[in-house]
Amino acid sequence: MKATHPAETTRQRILRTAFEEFYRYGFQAGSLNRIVEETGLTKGALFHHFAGKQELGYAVVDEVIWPRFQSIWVEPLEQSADPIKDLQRLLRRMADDGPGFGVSLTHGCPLNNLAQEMSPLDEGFRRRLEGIYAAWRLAFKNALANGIKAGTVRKDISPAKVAAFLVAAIEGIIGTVKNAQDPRLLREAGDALLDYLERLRA
Amino acid sequence: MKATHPAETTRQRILRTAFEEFYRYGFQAGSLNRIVEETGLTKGALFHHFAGKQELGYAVVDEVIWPRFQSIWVEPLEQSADPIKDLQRLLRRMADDGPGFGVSLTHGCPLNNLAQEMSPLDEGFRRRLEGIYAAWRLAFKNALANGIKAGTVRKDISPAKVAAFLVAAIEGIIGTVKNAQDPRLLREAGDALLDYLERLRA
DNA sequence: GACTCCATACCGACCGGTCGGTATGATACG
DNA sequence: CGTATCATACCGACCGGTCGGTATGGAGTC
Repeated sequence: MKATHPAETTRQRILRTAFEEFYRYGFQAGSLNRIVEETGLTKGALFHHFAGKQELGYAVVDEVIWPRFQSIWVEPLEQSADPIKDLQRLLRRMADDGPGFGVSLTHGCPLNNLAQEMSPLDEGFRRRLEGIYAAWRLAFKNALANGIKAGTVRKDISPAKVAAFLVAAIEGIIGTVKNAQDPRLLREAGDALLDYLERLRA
Repeated sequence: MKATHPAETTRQRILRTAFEEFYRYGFQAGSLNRIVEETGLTKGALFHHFAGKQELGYAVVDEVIWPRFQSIWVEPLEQSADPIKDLQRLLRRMADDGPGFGVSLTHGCPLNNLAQEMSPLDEGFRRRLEGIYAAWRLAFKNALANGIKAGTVRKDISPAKVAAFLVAAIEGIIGTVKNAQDPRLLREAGDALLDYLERLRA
C-alpha cells in the first residue's frame, strides 16, 4: 500500500479509493461503508473531508478523473501537425495498454460510466462530465484544424463534426467491448475506426 | 392508464413499469417498492410473478427490450439491397423521433444503459445483453454483405468490422448526446456518421 | 519555557429510513 | 376442494448521514 502510494494524504487516499469503488459498482451502488473499510479509516474521517456522498463524487470527477484524462487525451494532441498519426498512435496504445490508460476491458471508461449513470439524475455531475467531454472534443477539433492547416488532413471535412463523431465512436467502442468482453471485437471495431481516420488524410 | 394500455395483464404491467423504472434510475438504484407503488399492486403480486429483482431484470431484457429492439433494428434491414440508404433512413428517423425509437435524448438507449451498468457485475445480464448486441451486429453485417452483392456497397470493406464500428458509433453518439443534452451535438456527430456511411457506397 | 486557546484530524456508536425478500391469509375461479 | 392470484404485515440488512468525544499540534501570552 504505502509502497505504491507513498506519502499519500488521508484525503487523497479517500479520493483514490472512492474512485475505484465508483468505477466498479457505479456511483449510486457504490458504498461509503466499503470505502471507509477499504481505506482503513472511519466514517468520521470521511465526513470530515467531504460534506457527503455527492460532494465526494464531484471531487472524484474534479480531482481524479479530470487530471488523468487531460494528461492522456488533451496534452499529447496539443501542437500536433499530423493529428491522424497521433490519434492512431493514441488509439493503438489504448488498445494495447488499456489499464495504463485508465480504461479496463471489463469495466470500461470511468468518464463514460459515470456520465451514463448520473447525467440524467444529477445536474452537478452532468455539468462536470460535460466539461470534460467538451474539452475532449475541443482537443480533437483543434488538432484536426491544425492538420488541415499543415496539409495532413483533408480540407473538406468539418473539424467540429469529426471531433464529435470520434469522441462518440471511441466511447462507443469501449462500451460495446466492455459488454462483449472479447478482445476480437475491440480489434474489429478498432480497425474500422483506424480506417476511418486513414480516409481523413489529405 | 387503461386507455393507453388496454387489457394488460398484471405481469405485463409489472414488466412495463419495471422497464421504465430501470430505464430512469438504472437497475441497482431502481426500486421494487416504487414499481409496486407505480403499478398500484403490492409486493405479493410482484413476487408471485417474479422470483426476485434479478429475475425481473432478466425478464425486462428478454420480454421488453429484446422484442422492441428487434422490430426496430433487425427486421427493417432484412433483405435490404441498399443498406446504406436504409441505414441512413433509420438513423434520420431515430434522430427525428427518438422516443418512438425507444431512445430518449436525456435518458439514452435502454440497452446500452443496462449494459454499461450491469455487464461487469452480473453475468446473466451480460450474456443476455450481448445476445442483443450480437444480433444487432449480425443484422448490419448481413445487410452490408447484401449491399456488396447487390453492388451498392464498396467491395473492399469488411462487413463484420464496419458492422461492429457502426453499432459502437451509434451507441456512442446516443451516449454523448445524452450527457450533453444538446441536439446540436446530435446533429454534428450524426452528420459525420451519415458522411461515413456515404463513403461506403460502391 | 510553560501554559492557554483553539482549529484540525479523526474515531466509532448511533440514527431514521429504505432496501429486497418472506410468511401468511383472503379471494376468486376451475 | 384445489389452485392461481393477489394483499397485508413484517423481517433483517444495509444505506447515507450525524454526533459527542479525543488526540495532536501550532500560535499567542506571560
